[in-house]
Parts: sequence; structure tokens; C-alpha cells
Amino acid sequence: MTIPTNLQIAALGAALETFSRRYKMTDTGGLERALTEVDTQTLLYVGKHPGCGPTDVARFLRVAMTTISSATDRLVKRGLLERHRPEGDRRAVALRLSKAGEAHVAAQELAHHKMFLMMLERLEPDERDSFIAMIEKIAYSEG
Amino acid sequence: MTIPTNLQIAALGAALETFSRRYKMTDTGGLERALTEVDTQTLLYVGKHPGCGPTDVARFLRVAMTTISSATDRLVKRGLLERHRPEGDRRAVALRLSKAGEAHVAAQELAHHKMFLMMLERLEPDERDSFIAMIEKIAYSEG
DNA sequence: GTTGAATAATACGAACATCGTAATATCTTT
DNA sequence: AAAGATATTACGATGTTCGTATTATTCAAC
Repeated sequence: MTIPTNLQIAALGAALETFSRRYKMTDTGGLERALTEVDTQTLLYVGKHPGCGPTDVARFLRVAMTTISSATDRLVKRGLLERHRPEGDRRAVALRLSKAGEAHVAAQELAHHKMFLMMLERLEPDERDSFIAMIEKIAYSEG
Repeated sequence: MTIPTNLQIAALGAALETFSRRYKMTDTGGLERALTEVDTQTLLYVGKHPGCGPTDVARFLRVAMTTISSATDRLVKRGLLERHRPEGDRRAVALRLSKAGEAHVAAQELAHHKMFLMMLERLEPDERDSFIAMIEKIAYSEG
């Protein structure tokens, strides 16, 4: 089997460095007010897992639970997140996005959508599917 | 001209999210001792621009100069960085990596190298060049 | 040549995020 | 009912980032 050449590896590394500098997933767009990276990721996660608890978020983001506690505090104060006490287990907290939180997430996803669109537009139409297939292979392969 | 479909955009977005979670450029490898992101980037920048000043680093990383001052303090204390007073302008400071700093950067670049190698290995040999060409197109295209 | 403005870096203090430990409340098991 | 397990929060410590003020040096103008 053929192994990648050092030239290929170097080219990939250089391109990815520019790539990640150019397409920042974490950019708030400049308009929104200073939201921590953890805060942003928490919002996105809760948006995709409504009713989840702080523990789930902490495990997913690999941060201490007290950090998520602070983050949810901030987000609740800003009116982006809601804490609910579920009937079943009254120790737990179920997190949900507020209306404003949903709007925030939607805006962010729109920004991402535009970014991905811009990436694909830089390719020829007949290249796009094969690029997607390859990046999926790299991202999802086991081992 | 054909525009990307929403399906393509969604697939790309999902793949890139997993991709960036899986291949963290910022991972210190787990062995090294808690180096700030700014510290790490400062080391890499100085490695590529020996003799540069704190102002250059601050401009490149887009952080306050006092932040770089603190970062260089930490790095000097750890023995990874050296401050020199150049002859020409005695206000300025010329930054250079120490031996230990060079070793650190080398280790980090080796880790990156391995990561890029792993990415390419997940592709078929005849896919690699076209993938590199496409990611370069996306990264470097103007406009 | 001396004075005044501009440049380069640092010292200091404030604000804030993250984390570990301890405390509180609720569920589960015996 | 008691003991332990689980889920979250309160509190204090540490550390990073940043803004302002300060010091040192160079450049410009008179």
C-alpha cells in the first residue's frame, strides 16, 4: 500500500492552517456581546439536546461541572437559557433554550451555513460531492 | 452556474464539526504542562519569525500587547523563550526560541505531522492529491 | 543641541472564567 | 428509617486577559 509523501503532508498542513484561520467556527459575527466559547458551545448543545442536564453538557464539552454551572448562570442571566425542574427527578435540571436563545442559535447556524456555502462555491460543481465524501471519510473513519 | 444544495451544505457542516472535534490543532499531546493557547501560538510564531518583537506577535494573534508581555514572561520563566536587546533600537525586544523552546515546537510539529498523516491515510492513495488540491482551493481562493 | 512628540515595552490593578472542595437537596436501596 | 448515591450549586483560589499609567528610547523640529 502507498503511504502519503512528506510533500503531501506538508501541503495539507499549510492549507489546513490557513483554512482554520479563515473559517473560524467560533466567530460570533462581531455584533453579539462577548459570549465565552463554553457559553456558545453550551447553547449549541442544548439546542440539539433540549431537556438535557448540566452533566451531559459538561461531559460533552469535557469541562468541570462547576464550569457549566457558571456558564448556565451567565446564559440564564442573559435570557438565552431556561432551567426547569422536571417532575421525575427533582434533583435534576432540564435545560432549554429560550426564544432569545433559539434566535441566537439560529443566527449562528445561519452564519455557519453561509460559511459552508462559501467553501463549496470555491470548488467546481462536479468536485463538491467528492470533496464532501472525502472529508466525511476523514472525519468519520474508525480506527 | 450550479449552486451547492442545502443537502451538500448540511453534510459538509456535520462532517466539519466532527472533523474539528477529532483533529484538534491545539492539543498539546497531553504530556506537556498546561500551556495557554496564546503561549503556544506565540511559540510557533516566534519559531517562524526569529528576532521578531512582541508587537508583531500581538498584531498577528490579535490580542493586546500586555497579553503578549505576560505570555512572554511565562515562556521565559519556563525557559522556552529568550528576550534580547538588539543594538539598533534599544527600546525593542527581539524574541528567540531557546533550545528547549525549539524542542517544544519540534515536538508539536511532529504531532501535527502525525495528525495530517493519519488524515491522508484514511483516503485512498489516488484520492489524496485531489483532496489536497481542493482544500487548498478552499483555503487560498481570493474573494 | 535641546525640547516635544512618537514608539516599544512593562508594571500594576480590575474583571472574569475555570476549577476543586464543600454543602444542599433529592432519589434509591436495604 | 437510615445510609449511600446522584445532581446541582455556593464559595474561594488561581490564573489569564485587558486597560491605564509609567519608563525608556528614538525621531523630528526648531
